[in-house]
Formats: sequence, C-alpha cells, structure tokens
Amino acid sequence: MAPESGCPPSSGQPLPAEFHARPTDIVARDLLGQFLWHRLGSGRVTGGRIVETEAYLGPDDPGSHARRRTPRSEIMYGPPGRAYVYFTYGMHECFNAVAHEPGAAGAVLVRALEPVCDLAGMAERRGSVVRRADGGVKEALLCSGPARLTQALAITRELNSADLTRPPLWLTGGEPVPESAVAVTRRIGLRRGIELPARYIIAGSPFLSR
DNA sequence: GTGACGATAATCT
DNA sequence: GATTATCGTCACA
Repeated sequence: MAPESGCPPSSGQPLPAEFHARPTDIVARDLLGQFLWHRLGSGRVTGGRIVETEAYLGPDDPGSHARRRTPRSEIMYGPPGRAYVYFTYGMHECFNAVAHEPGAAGAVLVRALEPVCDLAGMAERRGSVVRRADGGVKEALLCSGPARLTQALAITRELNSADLTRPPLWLTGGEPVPESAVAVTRRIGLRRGIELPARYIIAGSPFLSR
C-alpha cells in the first residue's frame, strides 16, 4: 500500500476484543503487521503498521508493571482489548494493548511502527530531530521507539483504558506476517526480567527501535 | 559509526 | 527517598 492512499485504508477490519483474550506472548506476536490508528480532534487519522512489540506478563514476570497489583497496573488485570498508557522517565508516554487469558494479567507494549498515515503531522509533533538539513523528513525516526510513536500519534494518558476496537484509538487487521519474517529477542531497557525472550520484531524492518 | 549521560516527574516503597 | 518498559545530545572514532 502506498502511504496516504486512503487513510486509514478501508480494507482492514477492527481487531475484535477476542483477539486480545489470548496468552500475552501470542498476542504480541500476532500484533506484528496489524495497524494502530488515532483519530485526532481535527478528524485527521494518523497511524501505521506495527513492526515491534514486547509482551509483559502477570505477577510472575519481574519486568512487568503487573508484578505488583497497584492502582497503575490494575488495568493490566482488567478486560483485554483496552489501552494501557503510562508515563515514565518524567517525560515519556508508552502505549500498550491489554492482552491476557481469562483470570490472568498482561499487556503488549508497542515499540515501533512503520508510518503510514499523516506523516507530515507526525513530523510536526516529533519536532526538529526528524528533519533533514534539506528540509526532508527522516521517516525512520518518526515512530521507532515506544515514546517516539506516542509522540508521533499524539497518544497521551487521557487515552488510558480506551476501547481499542473502535475510534478514536483502534487497531485493524493487516496482511499476516509469516513466521520466516519474525524474530524474537530479549526485551529492551529493563533492569529485571530482561532475559525473557518476549520482544517480537519484523526482522530487517528499517522502522525498528535501536 | 558507538557509547555515556542528564533531563524530569509519576509511581511506589 | 528510590526507581524508571526513554530519548536526544555530546564526545570520540
């Protein structure tokens, strides 16, 4: 699909809540190749194709916010298919999709997108770091990190607990990604639980973090 | 190209 | 009072 040709594309159907009601690591794998969209107050839709995710499990995962059940992590124990947006490092927001089996807890951190719709708006929100000397845009820097993509898509904590099956913040289906294109690594940036292989990427994508 | 470091505030102990 | 699921900048190669 060429960027900006029908944004968002009408072909993709919203992912149903049942998509998220499965083991968290399975959902993290299956979110690769799907689309994340945000309809802004202006009516404009911005978003892209998911190329990198991480699974964060329940109380037994030392790297997960859900290792303790607190007011912040409570949403990870709630119904699958909602947004978990948290604030960290004093300046960054990160977006997760709550995903787990009945009775469990967990969420999938979306770490990187391939930009598809409203690249100009993304560039504006991301600021001078994505601008080239000649005025062009470094597309690989727009959404290549969990805090970068929330900034590019204007996703804030106000969207915490939003229903991801419908606008203004929602997910739609894309072309399935074959196993041969998927790689699994340890998670990034953690102090605890970093050894768990729970980061899923579309190998070789130019839009990954790091 | 790589690696070190400071910014900055919500959340939790 | 300590910690943090990050990023941009700076030094150096």
